[in-house]
Amino acid sequence: MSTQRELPPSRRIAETLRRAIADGTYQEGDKLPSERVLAATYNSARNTAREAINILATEGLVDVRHGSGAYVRRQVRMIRLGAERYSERTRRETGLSPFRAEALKQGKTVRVDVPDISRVIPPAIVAERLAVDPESKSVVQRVNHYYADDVPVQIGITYIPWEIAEGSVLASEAKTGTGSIYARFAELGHQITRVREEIAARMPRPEEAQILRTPPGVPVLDVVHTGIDQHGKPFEVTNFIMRSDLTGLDYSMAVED
Amino acid sequence: MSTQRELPPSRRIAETLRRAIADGTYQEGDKLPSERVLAATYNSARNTAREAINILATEGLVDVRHGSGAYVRRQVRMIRLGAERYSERTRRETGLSPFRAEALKQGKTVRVDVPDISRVIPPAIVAERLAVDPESKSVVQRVNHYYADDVPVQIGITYIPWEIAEGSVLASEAKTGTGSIYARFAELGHQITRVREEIAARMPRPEEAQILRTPPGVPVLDVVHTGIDQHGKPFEVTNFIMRSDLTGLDYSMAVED
DNA sequence: GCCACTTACTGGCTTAAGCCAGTTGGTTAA
DNA sequence: TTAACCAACTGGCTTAAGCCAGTAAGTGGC
Repeated sequence: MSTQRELPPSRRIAETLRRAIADGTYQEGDKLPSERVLAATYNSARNTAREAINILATEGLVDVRHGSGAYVRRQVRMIRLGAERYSERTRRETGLSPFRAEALKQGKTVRVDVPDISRVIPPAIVAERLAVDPESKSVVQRVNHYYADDVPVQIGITYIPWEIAEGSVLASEAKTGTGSIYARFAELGHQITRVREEIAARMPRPEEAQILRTPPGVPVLDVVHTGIDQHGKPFEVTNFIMRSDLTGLDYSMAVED
Repeated sequence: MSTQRELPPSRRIAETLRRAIADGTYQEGDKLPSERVLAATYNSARNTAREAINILATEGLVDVRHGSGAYVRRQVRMIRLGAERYSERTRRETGLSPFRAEALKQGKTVRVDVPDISRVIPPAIVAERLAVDPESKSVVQRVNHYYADDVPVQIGITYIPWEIAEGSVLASEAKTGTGSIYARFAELGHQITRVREEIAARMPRPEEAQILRTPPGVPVLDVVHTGIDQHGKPFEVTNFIMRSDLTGLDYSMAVED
């Protein structure tokens, strides 16, 4: 079936190392031979060995640490997201976000940092969806960082029109750090339903990769929600950037062999 | 704020080219200077210029064609997926899948190939969810390739227990190529509701990249649905692998500057 | 016992040169 | 006119050598 054409040296070394990792020759956390040693072993230039390791790093199989070595990455699959459809109902019944509900179900501790709450000029989509002025500082932005068992898993940015926020809706929750912003909305008489949801896969921006500690080559999920209140008026837009290697989806799913 | 440390040459060249693309010096479809020319222009080795182009290719900004050159990639944003929540209701009302509904709304033509229908050993998750034997060929697999205006956008794999399929449910639709498999289920008296949904972002496998024509560095969305019938019994598992650059999500969303 | 320093490793990135392979367009022979 | 060919490009990938920067462990002085 497959033509099995001769692999170029860098790919061949990468393939060999991949197998060695798969069959347990190198376990999670183990250090791979150094570039110079690999080059000598496979009778090739250091560049070539380096390229091989680069391929594995891009696949997220190994972590490369400058000055130290390349280590087999731990395959963390902690949070299983999106396990239930109709999460609006779930949210209303439990008062928990899908993330929080799932994390708690799995016995993970949850922590939410709120590194920034500020009045900003809205990104184009946000302005459009909330029907606010795209030129002035017409929205309040609240940034959340979510951790499960102290592992960063998700960044959330919630945008609310300034008139609605009145400087308090988002800020009032800041100190508690519970991040249960929907509960706060309810207290203030806003019953929010998420009516629109878009999702994409993309590579993280450098800042995001730093916060989420994603290895090179590992993409993130980028989800945008729009929430309307009980009068059908757009109330908030939330953008989540999630680590994709923590969602628990079994990648072998689509493998046919 | 940003330290702005001196960029190494390869990054510097990449950055320069990135800007040139952003400001329209190089338009969509334009050919970038060859590696050798770039190297001469920036007084560096060909390897360095090559690395710069590689960076842009990994970011999906350019397509590199062996023997021809590097071309500025067309930024296609055709299908906006997941525009509506509660797609179960939409499905029941319109009889269309979200993909099909959205594509039609945007005036795109839709084509579905069915390259494979076969009886297979189920992947682990499928066996678990459908409660079938994970060791024998207990499921029928139907592979769909979806095209919008002849651009490949999605791969779908539907799994149904062999006893239910009886060799006919999936096969009967094969020739028509409409891919409206839910309609066929309904005809046969199975009213299916999707109760579970998991999603991940990941890099495509080589075969997938080939089918979907994704450039290097562009991830795919990997979605798994489980459908139950009117008696609450798991009936089918569907796995979609989708191009993420066609979902229409504006990446500028989370950019703060 | 502790801390600072040294040293021998590690990866990061570059230059320079070369051969191979795919593409393209012009030229030549039928 | 057409088809085959060929030469001059293009990128793909490698070797070899070198310098820089980060890491970690050992060694010394205190």
